[in-house]
Amino acid sequence: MRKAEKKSSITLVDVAREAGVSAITVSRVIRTPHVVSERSRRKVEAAVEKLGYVPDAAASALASNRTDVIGLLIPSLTNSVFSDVLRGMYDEAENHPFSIQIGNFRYRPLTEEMLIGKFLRQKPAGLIVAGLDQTDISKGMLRAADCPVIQIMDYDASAEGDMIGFSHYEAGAAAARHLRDRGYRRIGFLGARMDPRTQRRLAGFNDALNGTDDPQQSKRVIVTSTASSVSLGAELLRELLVRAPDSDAIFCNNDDLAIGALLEAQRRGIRIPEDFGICGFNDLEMSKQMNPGLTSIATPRYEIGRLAISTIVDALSSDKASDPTRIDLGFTVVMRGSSARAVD
Amino acid sequence: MRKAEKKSSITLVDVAREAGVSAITVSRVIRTPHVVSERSRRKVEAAVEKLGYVPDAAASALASNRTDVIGLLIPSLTNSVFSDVLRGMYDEAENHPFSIQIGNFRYRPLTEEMLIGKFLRQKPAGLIVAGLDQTDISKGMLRAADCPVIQIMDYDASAEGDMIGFSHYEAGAAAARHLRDRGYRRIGFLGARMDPRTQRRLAGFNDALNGTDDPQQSKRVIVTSTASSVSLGAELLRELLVRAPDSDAIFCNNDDLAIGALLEAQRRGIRIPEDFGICGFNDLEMSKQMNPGLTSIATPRYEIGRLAISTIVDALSSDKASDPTRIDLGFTVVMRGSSARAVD
DNA sequence: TTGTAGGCGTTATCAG
DNA sequence: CTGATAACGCCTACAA
Repeated sequence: MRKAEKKSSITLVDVAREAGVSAITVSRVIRTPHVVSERSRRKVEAAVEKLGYVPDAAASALASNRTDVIGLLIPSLTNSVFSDVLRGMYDEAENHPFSIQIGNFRYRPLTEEMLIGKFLRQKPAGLIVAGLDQTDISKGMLRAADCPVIQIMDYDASAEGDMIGFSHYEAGAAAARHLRDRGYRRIGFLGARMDPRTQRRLAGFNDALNGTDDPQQSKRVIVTSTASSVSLGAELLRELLVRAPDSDAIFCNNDDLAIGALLEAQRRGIRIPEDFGICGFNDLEMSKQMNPGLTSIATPRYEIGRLAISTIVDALSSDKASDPTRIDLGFTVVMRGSSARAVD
Repeated sequence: MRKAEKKSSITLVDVAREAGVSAITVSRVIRTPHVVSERSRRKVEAAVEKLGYVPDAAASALASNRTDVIGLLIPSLTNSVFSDVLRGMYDEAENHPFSIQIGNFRYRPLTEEMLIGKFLRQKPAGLIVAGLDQTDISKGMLRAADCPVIQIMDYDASAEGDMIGFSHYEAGAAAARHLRDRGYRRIGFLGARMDPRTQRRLAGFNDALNGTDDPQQSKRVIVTSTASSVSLGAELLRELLVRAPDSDAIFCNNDDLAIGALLEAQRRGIRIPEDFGICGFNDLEMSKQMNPGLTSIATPRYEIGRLAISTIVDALSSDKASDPTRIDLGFTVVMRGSSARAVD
């Protein structure tokens, strides 16, 4: 017989009666206290306290056509990158009355499209999407959405909409230049997953090396669509050393691959950085502990998450259409032992 | 003038009119198709299709006092452990019409208490909480909740409620026995965070070593309340070697610490496994790639996540109170090079 | 600054 | 198996 209890819950009307005002006044005290007189506000607050009133989110959503859910669309939960982004978001969201709901589209544009539709139908307070590479249908939905929409993790001045991220193309180019600056001349690329951001890093990498004196350059690019992992880094290094044995350095898609490659190089007795240089991407916490420390490109993942939430909160609280948010947070090349070869 | 458009959305009533039935019949076709006649169902389905009807979640929640949100309470987003759990949950949830909403209580019991209250007020479809160690108030709320509640990540036959996990006490004991079996006799423990599950692993570890011939045992337990990281593993190993320099093995709280300790041992020229054995916990993907491979205790994280969702789904679909769900998924000691010392 | 009236889209209830 | 009638608790609009 454990059916739902007779709902004896306290409603706005109960509070209003207790406070001697109307229901709408109670509602206003809760949502927009500044438009209510000091006196009413006090009475209402006392009544809320006394009765233990708790607003009903569903009723509010139905009446206002708006929820307090911020939707987040990410391509992967495996990727350690997104755990930092999430951390930033949750840290920031803690100060605000919003809930975060995650949709995982598994690097599949059509799944993303479906999830955008699903989220939008729930009248979210805001939407955060990873990347700038949605399908045209997705882009149309995002453009038409009547809530703030922020794209994160990437930055491209020529793309439309609000965005917080950094340029993956420039990051790839910076990695290539760093390795060249350290004297490496036959530089490879190890890449997994090959999502659009990875591809832009590769493009930047290629362009930066273009016109240098390495005729074998294109043979040194080893990529796969498989998901990234430490083991895969070891595997891709082995493949590189078969296809282009004279390679003297690599830029890896991310630190997982780079760590795998570094450990594999050690097993093969390859001296790092003397004989072979390695640069990773993302700068995970563990990278600096490797022997030698892994050179990597530090990306502002936590900050992106934090800013994404605060931007949405700001957009929601200011009535006027706020300025577009287009923030390039940049990245940093962090040199450590794995590329610290002596240069004359 | 970008106010909300005149809401021209299609409602149940529109569909009902189109199909020539009543609104409630449409509602039933959507929620409980089997109680509607074949004929009505067809007509309704056609109308839904034609009009592009999409149910309104808020209205449904208000009327039924129930949402499709499964709440998840975890102590950390940093911890790589939970990303596997999440992956299992999202993979399983993909087959069902539920959304997952994550609350991060940051290892703070009072934050957890607050979040449980917040979630419960939203009338969730179900609730998943990590661990068995809630405050009394939290436990009371969970007991009184009128939705399925599952505790995950831990298993204790003497605790109440539904749970899916494994015994951390046994895992700690198994690690200690493994190291002794490999001939190590002065075995330390490195621990961070020291949440309740970690403490139970330590208890199991201590009990398993109790009565052995090591008088210094207690000096070899190095713990801190700091969050776990690879760097911290290195640091704790240094501390152990100061406080008990004759130690010949360690069991680490988790693989992050173990990897940090292994890398630090390498820097110090300590031979592993000959002079020093290491056993981690969780068996991360990277652990098998270390040089030497890291012995670890594999835990069924993905499976726990998957089962947690499917258990809730099952409980929701069967009307009758289903049997209690109390599943001990166990763990596995995976021996690799870091403890593979020759034993006579 | 406050209140009145009405409706948001769905589901529970109970009768047919 | 189907339907009429009432909520569900709050918010928008407008008026005072």
